[in-house]
Amino acid sequence: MRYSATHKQETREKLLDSSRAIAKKEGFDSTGVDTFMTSIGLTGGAFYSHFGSKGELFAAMIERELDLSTEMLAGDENAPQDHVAKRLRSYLSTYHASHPEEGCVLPTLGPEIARSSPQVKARVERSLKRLQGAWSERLGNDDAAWALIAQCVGALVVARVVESERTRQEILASSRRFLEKTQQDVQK
Amino acid sequence: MRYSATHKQETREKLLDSSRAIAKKEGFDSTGVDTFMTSIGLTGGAFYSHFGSKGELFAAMIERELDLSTEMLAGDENAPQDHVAKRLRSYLSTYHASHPEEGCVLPTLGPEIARSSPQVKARVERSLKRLQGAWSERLGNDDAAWALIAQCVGALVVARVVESERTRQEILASSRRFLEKTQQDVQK
DNA sequence: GTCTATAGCATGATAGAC
DNA sequence: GTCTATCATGCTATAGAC
Repeated sequence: MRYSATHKQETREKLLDSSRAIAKKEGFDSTGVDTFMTSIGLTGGAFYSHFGSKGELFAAMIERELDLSTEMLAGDENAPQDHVAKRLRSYLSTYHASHPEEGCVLPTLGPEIARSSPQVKARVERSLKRLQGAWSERLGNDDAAWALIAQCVGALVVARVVESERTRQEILASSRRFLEKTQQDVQK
Repeated sequence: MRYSATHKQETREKLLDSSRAIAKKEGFDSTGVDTFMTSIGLTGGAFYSHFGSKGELFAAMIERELDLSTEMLAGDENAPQDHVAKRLRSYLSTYHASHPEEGCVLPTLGPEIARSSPQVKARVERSLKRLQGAWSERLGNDDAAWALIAQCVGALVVARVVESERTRQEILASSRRFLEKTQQDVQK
């Protein structure tokens, strides 16, 4: 063959990484296959050597997304000194709100996931339950774990729909302070 | 003219109402103008007698949405016995999660609003600040008001991305219990 | 105001050359 | 594996008949 043995896999990796970023910034449905391919220096026709359809890319993209971001939020179980609070602060940062392409999938593609296939949603559910389980253990409170996840996702959605940078920061700061305060009651 | 004096206004109203519901369920960008028009029994060409562009419909749709849902959440100031808690419970209901077309715009169109024009986002910000102000007064806590809004929006986004009905209800119930518990500390 | 017809462009996906 | 060319369809928006 005219290409190295690992070439296809490398292209697929690049495509996945680039597509994730673009979709989180511009939306997945509203972005054409050609845009995804052009972003890694290829033309649209080559897409179908890697995925059978645009929908397959979405599924693979979400899977990669969950592997990276949800596992990151769950925390390393071998690092007990690692606190949920620290992760919350970085999630609720101005940087995260201003850079959707690098951030969590849920505040950007949540509604598109909600409209997607049962398989994709089941995969998302599995990751969310693992995260909830990890936080629940650390917090000693099942409800709080789900509530913190919701709080994080919601704060980013709300922060991004407002126009002024000032209000955006106010929303994030309020959410951070609220969680710090309530966590003292909830956390052991 | 061949149509009654109020005909155009009535058609515009129907178009707005139908479009709001469809967009919240299927997404706005991914829905064609023709679909919006067909839903009220007209053809696509007639759309431009009512709006100059698809973007104008989006702006008008969001405005209507805010007038209805955000003002509803803010509560009637002449009804002091009306508690924030009651509104939270109905927002965090299974019914709301299962019927995006009738529910709040933010969990469904939040990301699309985030990508829209500064004018639209400024309009959304104005309504959110009014809601935050109203809840803040009742709760006697500025941070809690923003946090509750985020909690509500996030809980719906998260509830809708999971596949099983059971997990969906667990998320909503956790969020409701968490808020009930923390509200006792926050509310006077 | 609404219709049909159409321009003009973008899309998802396929076929065949290299 | 990637390219160009293309099909078939979808889209936003406009033009002109009624």
